[in-house]
Amino acid sequence: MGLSCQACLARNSALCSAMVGDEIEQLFSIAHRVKVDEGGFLLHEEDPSKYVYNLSSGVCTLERLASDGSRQIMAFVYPGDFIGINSGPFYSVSAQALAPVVACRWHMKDLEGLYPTHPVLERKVHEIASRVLAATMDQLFVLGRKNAVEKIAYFLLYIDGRQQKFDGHSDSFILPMTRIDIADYLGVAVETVSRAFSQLKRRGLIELSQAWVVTLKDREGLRQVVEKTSP
Amino acid sequence: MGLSCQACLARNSALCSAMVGDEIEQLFSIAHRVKVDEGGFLLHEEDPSKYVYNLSSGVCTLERLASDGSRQIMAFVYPGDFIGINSGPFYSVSAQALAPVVACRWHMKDLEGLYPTHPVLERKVHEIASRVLAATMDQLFVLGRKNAVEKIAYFLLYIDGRQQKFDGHSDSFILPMTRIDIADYLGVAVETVSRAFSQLKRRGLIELSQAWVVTLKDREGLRQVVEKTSP
DNA sequence: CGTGAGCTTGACTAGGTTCAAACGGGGTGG
DNA sequence: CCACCCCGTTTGAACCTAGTCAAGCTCACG
Repeated sequence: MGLSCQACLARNSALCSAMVGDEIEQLFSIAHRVKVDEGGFLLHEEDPSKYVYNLSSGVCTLERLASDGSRQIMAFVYPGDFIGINSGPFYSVSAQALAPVVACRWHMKDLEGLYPTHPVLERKVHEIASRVLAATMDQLFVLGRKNAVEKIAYFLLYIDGRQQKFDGHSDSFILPMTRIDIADYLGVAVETVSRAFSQLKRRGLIELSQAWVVTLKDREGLRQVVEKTSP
Repeated sequence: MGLSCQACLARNSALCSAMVGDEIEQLFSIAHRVKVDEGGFLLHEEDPSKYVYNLSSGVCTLERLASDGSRQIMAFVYPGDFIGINSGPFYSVSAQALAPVVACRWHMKDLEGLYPTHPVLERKVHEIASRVLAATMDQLFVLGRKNAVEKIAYFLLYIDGRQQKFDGHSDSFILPMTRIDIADYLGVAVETVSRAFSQLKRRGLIELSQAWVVTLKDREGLRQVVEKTSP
């Protein structure tokens, strides 16, 4: 609550970057800071979609649960990501924290109240929505047309891209999600995820010092796996 | 070209319905009418995303092609649907006509030029984008978590929903797409599509007077198949 | 140092793909 | 007008990838 926006991890995220200089305080003045423990929900699919959130720290999933218990993860949400934008009266996805989360919450109405004086803001919000759509289509393509190993290779490059924004350009990163989460993201079984990791390790494309610490030994090789252009 | 908006099949589509009375002529004045033959492309994934389109008649696919020739169809586009909205400088999908298509085309810049005087329009455009995202997430869920028969049942209800808007509430409809298109939409093989159709026919849930003429005998049953709640 | 959750590996199975052949309906040319 | 052909669809059979079930492993934590 007391923290200023200047120090926020998400200060340069798509939404907040729309506001320059002192403008940011206007955005801050209508924001609420929320915290969610690991495993908790930032939002629930059947909740009325009144609020939108900008993640400051932590990681969460965007997921949908079916009546039969099966789960599909739509995206992994990192600091700076914006969630909750939605047509229709309800979120149709839940956001569950993989690690303790801090986020800024706005009443959608309040945010819209700033649109007339800050048209950039509206533009930004919808630019974000389009980018989410593009990412979702990428995933759709992968789920529909790639096999297990290709899916995992895609996943690793996807996560690599997400973390770069904050960790610099190291080849190693920590996976904040379990194998089950990865399986539910790619539409495969946990064991399949595990076997695919092992295969990429055997092929020398990655290294796992521990199960959740990944080193990309050969990004180009991974790209070729995804594109099915490897020997 | 000479046709007025009043007679257009898409007159009540999300975008055009934003303009009431004579306003519609303003929208029309900056529109171009384009026609595309069956098999032709309304837009191509590597084209710069300068234009947006509102489909007046015909049907097309929204698809992405991979280097290895595999194809993923992201959506089937019906009259009244709006396509071409995109973050980034290029469309990242192509739109191919399944039947001769007529559409209204706007230069994105021209459309944005109307925003200041018609804020509803901007709101509408982004409402449309959100709905597309929701539909894409539905499909993602289906691709990731459903088996072949469930996918086909979902597909039939999806198409049923699309056509209702224009054909009233009959239980029969004509599929404008081939089995290959359906396969590429659901991420399965053509033969699998065929077998799933046959199974649903055997179970009495649908009827096929010809390969592309479907009658839904039991919508509720189909819904139960999708939800995995059938006996 | 023991325990347990999460991960890996193995053996078997099932669902979907692939390859191949037959079918059917619409359109063309004799 | 009919025969033929072609394309899209259906069906069959063999194969293979990923799922399932089960056991063993690893590592963080108490």
